[in-house]
Amino acid sequence: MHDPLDTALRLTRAHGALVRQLDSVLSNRHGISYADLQILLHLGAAERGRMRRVDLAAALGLTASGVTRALGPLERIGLVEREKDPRDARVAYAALTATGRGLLEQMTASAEEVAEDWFTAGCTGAEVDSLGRLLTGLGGRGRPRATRATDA
Amino acid sequence: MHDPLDTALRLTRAHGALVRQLDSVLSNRHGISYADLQILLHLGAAERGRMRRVDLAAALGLTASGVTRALGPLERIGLVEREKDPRDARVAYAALTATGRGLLEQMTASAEEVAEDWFTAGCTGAEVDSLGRLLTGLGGRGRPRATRATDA
DNA sequence: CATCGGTACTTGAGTTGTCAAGCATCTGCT
DNA sequence: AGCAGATGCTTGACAACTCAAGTACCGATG
Repeated sequence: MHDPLDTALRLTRAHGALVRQLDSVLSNRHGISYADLQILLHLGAAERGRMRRVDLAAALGLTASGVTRALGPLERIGLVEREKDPRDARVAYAALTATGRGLLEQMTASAEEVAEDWFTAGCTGAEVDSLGRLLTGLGGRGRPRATRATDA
Repeated sequence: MHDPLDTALRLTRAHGALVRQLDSVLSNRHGISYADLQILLHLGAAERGRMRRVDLAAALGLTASGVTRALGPLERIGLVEREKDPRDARVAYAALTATGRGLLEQMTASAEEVAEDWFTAGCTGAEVDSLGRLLTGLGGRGRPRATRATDA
């Protein structure tokens, strides 16, 4: 009935709609995109609120290059700051500032709310859970080629 | 257990991985992206292999602008061609050429295969089906703002 | 201790999409 | 007929990301 390509197309369509909804609300309410929120969430969950930029890239499914570019504006507006590693001069951390952590909390609340509304407009709560469960196994492979982190 | 925002993040991650996998195989084998395949699929399914550009935009979840830009290369390499509407001089159709239809068939086979492999690496067949079913209700709302089709 | 390969990051150029504005055309109202 | 507003499409400016190449640094090996 459902062939896999068809499922892939639905996944693309659903994802696009979700991102637009999230972006629109987050931009209006907090001036920041869903992509930015994902960065802040990862940093917020990390030990000491900071990560190496490479690890952040892997966690986000971006290239190192993409992280450099995405972090620029966040540093400029003071949500994230650069930190050096005293042991290894190659690495630069991205660290959440106090301001960043504050905004993160507000944004998380908004985003929870939007996601809740968006999913429950098309699914029951139990269905959202099983969707989450089904998607869990599917994120691992298929990172961008360049500068993959420790996985050889 | 699974809050909706978390499900949203998983959805994003899974989608990103899927698109990269599909893009990589399709580009290597046929020189054409997943985004392009989506266009060809919609045209192939449409009556007479053609659609108004606005309708194509709505079907793809893009803006009219995005469609103009995406169609450019496909016209240049002869997979799609412009057709005028004799009744209404505003509208231009995008129509699949014979070459385009041929390539579409080959690409569909590749894409089916990739999607099959990708999903079944993390799900059973039955789970893929239920994933497809869950996603069905979720694609409707949240189109781009500009030039929405007939929905007022 | 020189150097060679791997790792972390940045930067230039290209791609794909958005939004805002503009043009041509159609439609309904008077 | 004539005009106002909607509709279809394209274009310029910009945003986010990729790849390829470049810089800087680390660590092991001769």
